[in-house]
Amino acid sequence: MKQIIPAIKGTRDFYPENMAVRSWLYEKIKQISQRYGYQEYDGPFLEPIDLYAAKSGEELVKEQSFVFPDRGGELITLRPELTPSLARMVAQKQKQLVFPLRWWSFGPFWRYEKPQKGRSREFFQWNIDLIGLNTPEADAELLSVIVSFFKAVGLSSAQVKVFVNDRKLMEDHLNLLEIPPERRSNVFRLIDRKEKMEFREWENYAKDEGLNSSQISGIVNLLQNTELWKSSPNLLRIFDALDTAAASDYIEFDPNIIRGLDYYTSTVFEAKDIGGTVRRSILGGGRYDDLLAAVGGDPLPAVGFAMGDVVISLILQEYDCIPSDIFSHPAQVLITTFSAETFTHSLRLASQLREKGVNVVTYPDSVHLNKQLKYADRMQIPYAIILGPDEISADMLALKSLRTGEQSSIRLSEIDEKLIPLLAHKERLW
RNA sequence: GUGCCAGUAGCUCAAUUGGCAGAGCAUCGCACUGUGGAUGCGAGGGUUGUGGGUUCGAGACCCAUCUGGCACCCCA
Repeated sequence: MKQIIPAIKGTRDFYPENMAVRSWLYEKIKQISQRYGYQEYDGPFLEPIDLYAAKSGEELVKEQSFVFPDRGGELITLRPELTPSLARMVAQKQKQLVFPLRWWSFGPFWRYEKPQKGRSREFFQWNIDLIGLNTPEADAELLSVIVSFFKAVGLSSAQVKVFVNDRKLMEDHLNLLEIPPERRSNVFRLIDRKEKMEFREWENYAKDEGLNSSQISGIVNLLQNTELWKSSPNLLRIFDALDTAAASDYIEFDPNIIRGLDYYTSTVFEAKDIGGTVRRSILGGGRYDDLLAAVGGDPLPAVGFAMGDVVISLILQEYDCIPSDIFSHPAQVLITTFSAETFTHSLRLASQLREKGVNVVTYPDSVHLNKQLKYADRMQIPYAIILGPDEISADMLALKSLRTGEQSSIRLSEIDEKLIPLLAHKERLW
């Protein structure tokens, strides 16, 4: 224990119990993505830095990416996001692909950020995108995917909600307040930060941005108007589709949702933990109709979102949504070793059972039975087989259930009928 | 990248103004060498994150550094 070389800051070691959670999350994501007919894909983990220069924010590339020169001197980036790779993959085969395209992915990403709760430097992210449609119903499909996912992992609409807005709607109203288009980007940032600041502080910030007091009170009214969506044909159709899909419990209009990224063109949304203590947003996304053209492809409308594994895992833990049986040991049975002389019998039985598809672990050392049973117990292996001289001379084996403590004798000739059925179904110890 | 808080046994934590580094759980051993969880008894386990400084004396105070957490920034 003296000199352990520490893990890289902001990375996580996935011990079996952590890996079980990650795999479980992946299975849920896969199940829901496929239920809506999305196909799995992935891009390279290493990309040239130029790929991100085209569209990602300055900060993301310059401050938050892991960049290093390769042996030839070219700057390589550990991918900080997937969308540029997706855009390239689509642009490269644009003529061959069949649209609308429904693709999903779950893989690792890296961002050089200051690690804290809910934020690490190496994380996994679910990306899911619908490319080639620009209808409100397409947006509603992605929102519906989110709701299905929340339901699948056991999160209720009292625990998490998806807040939806439309940037075009906001732009229209900012125009009515006579805020010129070139100010919009800054005003969006202003809106994005309103909830985080004291009102007076925010008001001063707004004045610094050059807004007059009637414009400021106009924005405040705008952000309090929960009926605003009724004047947006886009949002009306989205909410209508969500009603039909029985997903609207989880969805709420919120004029404060604007999203930091510049490339969103219309619908934007963000899911949050509303009942608990995790303040960070669970996922974010929206419509980005101009992005694919900006990366060099032909213009294609698109909508999608990304969800990181760190925040959702915290929330699932907080609401006790992670089933305890995902931690179970892969083996159904431990075949004990009585002595060095009998080990061949144990080993022979083990291979025999493995041939028949049973997950078996042996104890290749003749320590006290005591210790071997304790091992099975600690490892949560539900059964132990005892093969001592008595059993061997009688052509029997003793099967002990670690869960009930019951023990029974089974003839070696009756393994198929009596033993295999017992071990076939995955029984949990706890 | 900025500010603040914390770090003591495998885990959770204690140690009065600076004065002998401790407890519970866990581990290991024994009671119990062909039967796990329970009980009892016993044992091992530490350069107090790391490096320096102040002091007769530092877990505690000072400086640096690493790691984690909180608030910014940004975002999954």
